[in-house]
Amino acid sequence: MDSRFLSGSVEMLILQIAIEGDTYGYAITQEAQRRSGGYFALKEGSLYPALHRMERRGLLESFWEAKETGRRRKFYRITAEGAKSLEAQRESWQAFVAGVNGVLGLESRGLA
Amino acid sequence: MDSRFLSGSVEMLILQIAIEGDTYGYAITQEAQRRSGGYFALKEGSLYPALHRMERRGLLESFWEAKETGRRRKFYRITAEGAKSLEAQRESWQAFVAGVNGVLGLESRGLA
DNA sequence: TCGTATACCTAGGTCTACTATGCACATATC
DNA sequence: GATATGTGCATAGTAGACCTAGGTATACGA
Repeated sequence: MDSRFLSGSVEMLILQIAIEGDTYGYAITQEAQRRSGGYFALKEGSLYPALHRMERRGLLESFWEAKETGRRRKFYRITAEGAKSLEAQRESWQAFVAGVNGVLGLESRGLA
Repeated sequence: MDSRFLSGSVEMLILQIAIEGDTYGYAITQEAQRRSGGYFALKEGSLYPALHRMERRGLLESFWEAKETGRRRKFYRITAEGAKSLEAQRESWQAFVAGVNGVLGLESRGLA
């Protein structure tokens, strides 16, 4: 993975995964990796701070899995505000890609 | 412009513009803006430090325009190493876009 | 027992983009 | 002549976001 470009995308990726159903930290890293064809290797030192600040900002809410025994998992659920933010970020992302591709002389067909 | 996504792209954009001919700071901001359809508004506080560190790393070399009168301009010329870096960054960029789009469920057709 | 996978967390360092500001010349307008 | 706008380079200080590195703990197979 090229972390040079990553900055600013992490939260969008987390929101996207969260909007498809409640999830937790470790699962997010696995899912991001799987769906990007192995490209994203989200580090814990990036992931957990991101989750915490997103919760502080009201984009996510969390709850501990109610389990008597074994491994504990902290689940995250996207809020209405989080969903709104995701929609805005998706649009912003596509504008950004179009902008960069414009400078690079690449076409952005198919990116709607 | 959404500067959230910008991180790491600035140098690639500068290299791309520089590889098409010697250029200078102010011209780079104008050209980036023009070619991105007005999207990129590169700030001086980002641009000049970027140019300086790229020169330190050997991606660019600079020379002052030899002019008796008037405005002075510091021109930048891409080096062989800079060209190599640009090629690598272009490939990396396209892999990154494909990765993000994969997570977002967007297609990347036409991005070759 | 030991290694690996799962699962959470934080401290500290580094990098990079921004705002704000300063300096300086050119040109158009009033 | 004065003023505003555009061109042109530069840095100091601030804030944000990703990383490395380390810590804690459970589950399970060899």
